[in-house]
Amino acid sequence: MSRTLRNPDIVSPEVREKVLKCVDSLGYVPDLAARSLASRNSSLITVLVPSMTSYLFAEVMHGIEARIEDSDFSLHYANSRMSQEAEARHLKLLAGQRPVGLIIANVAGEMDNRELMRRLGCPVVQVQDISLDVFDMAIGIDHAKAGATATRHLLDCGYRRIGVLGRFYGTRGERRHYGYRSELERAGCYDPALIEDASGGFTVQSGGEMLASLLNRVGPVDAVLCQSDELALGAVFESQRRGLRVPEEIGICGFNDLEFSRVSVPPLTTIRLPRFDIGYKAADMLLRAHQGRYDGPMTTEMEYELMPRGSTVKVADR
Amino acid sequence: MSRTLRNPDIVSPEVREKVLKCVDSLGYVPDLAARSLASRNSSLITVLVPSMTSYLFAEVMHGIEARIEDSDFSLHYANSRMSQEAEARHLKLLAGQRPVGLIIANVAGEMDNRELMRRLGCPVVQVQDISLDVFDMAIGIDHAKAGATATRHLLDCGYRRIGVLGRFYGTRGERRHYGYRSELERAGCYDPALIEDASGGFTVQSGGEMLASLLNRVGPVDAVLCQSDELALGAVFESQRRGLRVPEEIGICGFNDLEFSRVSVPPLTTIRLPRFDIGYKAADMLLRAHQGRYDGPMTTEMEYELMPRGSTVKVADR
DNA sequence: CTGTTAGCGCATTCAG
DNA sequence: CTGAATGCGCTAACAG
Repeated sequence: MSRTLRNPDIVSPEVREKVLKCVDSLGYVPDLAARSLASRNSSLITVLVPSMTSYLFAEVMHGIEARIEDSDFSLHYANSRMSQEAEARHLKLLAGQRPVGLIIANVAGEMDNRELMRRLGCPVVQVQDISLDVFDMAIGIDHAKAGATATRHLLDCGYRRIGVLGRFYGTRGERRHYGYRSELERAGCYDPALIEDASGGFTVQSGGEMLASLLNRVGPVDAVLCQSDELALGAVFESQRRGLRVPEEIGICGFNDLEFSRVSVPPLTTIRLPRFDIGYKAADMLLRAHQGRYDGPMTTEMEYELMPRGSTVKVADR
Repeated sequence: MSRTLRNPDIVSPEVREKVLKCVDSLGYVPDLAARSLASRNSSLITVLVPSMTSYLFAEVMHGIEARIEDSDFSLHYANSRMSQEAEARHLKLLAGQRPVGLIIANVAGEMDNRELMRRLGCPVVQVQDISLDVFDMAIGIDHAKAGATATRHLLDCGYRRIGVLGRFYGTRGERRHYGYRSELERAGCYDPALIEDASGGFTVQSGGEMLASLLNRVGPVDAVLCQSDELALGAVFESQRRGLRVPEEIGICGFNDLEFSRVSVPPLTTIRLPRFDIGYKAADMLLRAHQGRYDGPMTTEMEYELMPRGSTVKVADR
């Protein structure tokens, strides 16, 4: 009887032993489809992210796993590959699986996949984008504020002619850019010509190419704000190639505080996000909601932290 | 009737239209559990990897996705987190899901999870480790040969006192190290003191720390072989901190040819693996096997490529 | 505590 | 081509 397997304590020891022996010798494996059909629930928690390559999400995933691992839900990842269509496809597929919950880093764009998420009939936690129209639960940082903080740091250092490397559609980049822009305008330093839009993804290589393109286009700049640490590292390499001293001749500020940023030469000034915590808390919110302790739609804003390091320096020390 | 959904062509247009309209207005979603139970199959392909953080697997995943995406299987990832126990847990869970197939980058160690893989009753492709005891299908490179190639390159450059940074248990590292060692012994340069075992994972940071520890322990070396490009980049940074010129005073060779390796300063000499192709072909083998074109256990050896770049140089040019 | 039973929502039959 | 019946393997609810 299946009671033995699901709740071994409520059957007599003899029966339990006998059943377990049979199970073992016959190599029985419970059919999850049947179980899920009969019990009208699954143990599936899905995490849908736009990229598996990103160190960024990787740490969020670690956080999620840390929270989930001793519950007996099973965690599955799916990749929306930066495409809202793929995201929608996955959401539709998910709908048929009676998931326990969904943690999603939405792809930004024209489509509105909220209806699809709603139809899942399970708690949904959106991570990273607290500024998005949240329809259930969300957790992340305020990217506009973070962008402003990074910008103010460069201004405080005395850099004035400040370039920007990144991508500006899509919510996170957009919001961050909003922060950059308002801060630069306040200081009277905003110049749209100094914006270099990413063509090749947020890679080290494209960081170098973008800085090269910017400098070739507008001449020297005091500093560059980069939308990711990969871009910033690429900018450092490009500066080295051009014989520009970082941070004296060009200040470089990244975003995310990736693993290498602390130990590069020079180490990168950047904004640290509590990525692990975001994942952990997202999973926690999900589990709580699943246990019925759901308090309705809510947004949790996490703190970020400016990490001033060797790739920027105050003008007094230059 | 469900015929309409699964095989729209064999029903009359009128019925089809009516059903589709209802489906749309009621927001009907087929129950995958019931479908899978009734039809005794699923559309699930699982990819089980030891790490989601790694750029290495990320590109393998891209290859897999490229092959799978226009079939209508659904792709799920699971993370064994470098743990054979977690791997076993996932395999057990999988067994109950009637998967179409499994692509797995095994965790090396004491346990033997082959029996669990066999019980899945679906084709299994092991990636990366062709030297493992393969029980079904496998695809990857010969890591021992690749390790030997990297070593020979350093010897050809004229480096003699060659350190090694990496981790040496676990199949890939072990096999690679076998290659290093045999090649160094052949040249009469093998010295176990020059081996620095990774404590902190294959990160940029630990690469720097390991080189520092090695140099502090044994004094100057001519070159270091690194088990990954992250370690190699860390070694480059550490060399810069110590004022050691790369490649003149110390040669550095990585492994994997990650994105940044081409554009770092100096660019990294490394071994390129056909990661995308490995993923693509693995998925292809799986689909073929699933379609019945299964030719029994087989191992596919892929080619790797030495990428000589700025972090190593021939002695004549030094 | 234990044996038995009735569906879960579909695909797959079999008649019509 | 279409409607109706059967059962996939399990859980939940029910009696014993």
